[in-house]
Amino acid sequence: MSNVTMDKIVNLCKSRGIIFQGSEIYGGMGNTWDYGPVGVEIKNNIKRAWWKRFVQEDPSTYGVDAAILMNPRVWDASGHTQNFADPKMDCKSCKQRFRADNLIEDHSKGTVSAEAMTNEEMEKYISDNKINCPHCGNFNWTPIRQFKLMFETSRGTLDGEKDVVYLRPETCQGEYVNFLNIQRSMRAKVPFAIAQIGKSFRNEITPGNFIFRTIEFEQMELQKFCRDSESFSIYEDYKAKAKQFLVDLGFSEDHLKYHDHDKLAFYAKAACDIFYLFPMGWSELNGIHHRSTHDLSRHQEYSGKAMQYLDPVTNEKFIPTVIEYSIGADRLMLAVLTEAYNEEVLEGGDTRVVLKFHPAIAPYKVAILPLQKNINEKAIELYQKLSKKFMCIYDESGSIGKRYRRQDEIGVPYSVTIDFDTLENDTVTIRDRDTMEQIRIPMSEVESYIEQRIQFN
RNA sequence: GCGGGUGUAGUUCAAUGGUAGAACACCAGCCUUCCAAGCUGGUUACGUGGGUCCGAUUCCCAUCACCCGCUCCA
Repeated sequence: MSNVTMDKIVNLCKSRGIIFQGSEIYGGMGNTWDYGPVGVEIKNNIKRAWWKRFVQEDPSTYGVDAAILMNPRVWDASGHTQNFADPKMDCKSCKQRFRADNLIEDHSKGTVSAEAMTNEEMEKYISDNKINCPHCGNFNWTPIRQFKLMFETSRGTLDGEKDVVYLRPETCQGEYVNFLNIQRSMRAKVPFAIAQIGKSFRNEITPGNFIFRTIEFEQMELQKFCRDSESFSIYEDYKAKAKQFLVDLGFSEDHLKYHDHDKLAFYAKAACDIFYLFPMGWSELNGIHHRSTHDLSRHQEYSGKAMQYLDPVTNEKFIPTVIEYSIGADRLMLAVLTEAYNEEVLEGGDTRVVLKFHPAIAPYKVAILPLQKNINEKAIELYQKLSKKFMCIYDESGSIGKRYRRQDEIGVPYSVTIDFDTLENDTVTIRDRDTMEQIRIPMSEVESYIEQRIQFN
């Protein structure tokens, strides 16, 4: 991550087909981004690596892909319908905006919880206690206004008929509502996890920081259902696994740190984030949360279905405790780009920009470059063969040095050059992106050479 | 959403109340036996919408987007 800034990453993404601004020809749409041909490969590889590690290699984890639109009662049970809106008050003197619950909790130094208060109660408390604006010191508040954080749409097909449905603000409810289905159909034994990768939507007023925080985003997460007695060791286990996953992707441990929450939701027993040193500073990359039996209990209450597990040994029925591990796919994409970004000054004084991805993450695994256009026949042949196995790129325009640099900028780990010797003896040069070293091997061995080196384990 | 700032080719910068230039990048051709060479030619921009004006990229207003704070979270 040498000399990396957010501007450099945004510009590289734009110029190299990784990520574009959403709806750009219409002047854009705030906090939406489109992944381009190179970016979608990187992101898919990130998701594939995560899925391999946490689903494919773990026999007790089951994958799902739940619907984005859910029965609105789900959001009653989760508390989003009621609570997923910020109570905002503006100071009419200095125009600053605050959350009413934060004002109360800060003023009382944490001795009063505003969580259970209605808006009227919060307004009364603020008025009774004469809580002044922390910014300008005046007492000149607007009434509380709710800022809705869930996107609403309607299901009705007839004019005037309107059933409100929501775009899910989190993916985990898709796992909770399928707890019984998975347990039964997969004969799952506690402890087991349900994992999902999918989009969520939050109607937030946000600063951008590129793809760090967007109104539409993708989460990769799993919910582990377990006995309360084993819940804390499982919690610690996922803290370790979550970090190890990042280290195995190539992250420096110096750029990662644990961050325990000091303020927990009322139902939570523990919560920890992993922070990454993004270009804008340390920020949350993923979270591990001990959610007690809260989620399944609420669904049991609202659905009337017993969200219980029958222990086959003790014959006891209980509502499992949930440990949640969640990581934002887009955030991880930004972290991966940041971590991979390198500028290197070469002997002649030139700089090359190189993305040093783990080869499993690289958008293309190999570039096939005929030294000159007029000897491209075997290069095209090789491209056709290798592209059946993995993403390849073919480039014959410009000098060979220029083409190497193009591959460096999008993190292609290997470049194969077809030259005049290839015509004689079917050997090619393979050039390594990270070391810039070149070796000569038979053309027939290229496929296995690459395949051995692009695995994520 | 609030406060502050910024909007001219893909990028970095010019000029101008009379209709936009450069460098690099990109594309094509020539040349080229391994790290951004060279030659020739070429494509591409005043964020959007109003207003003032004979005429607006330039002045004014609105809007959109981006950046820095506030705020919030994955």
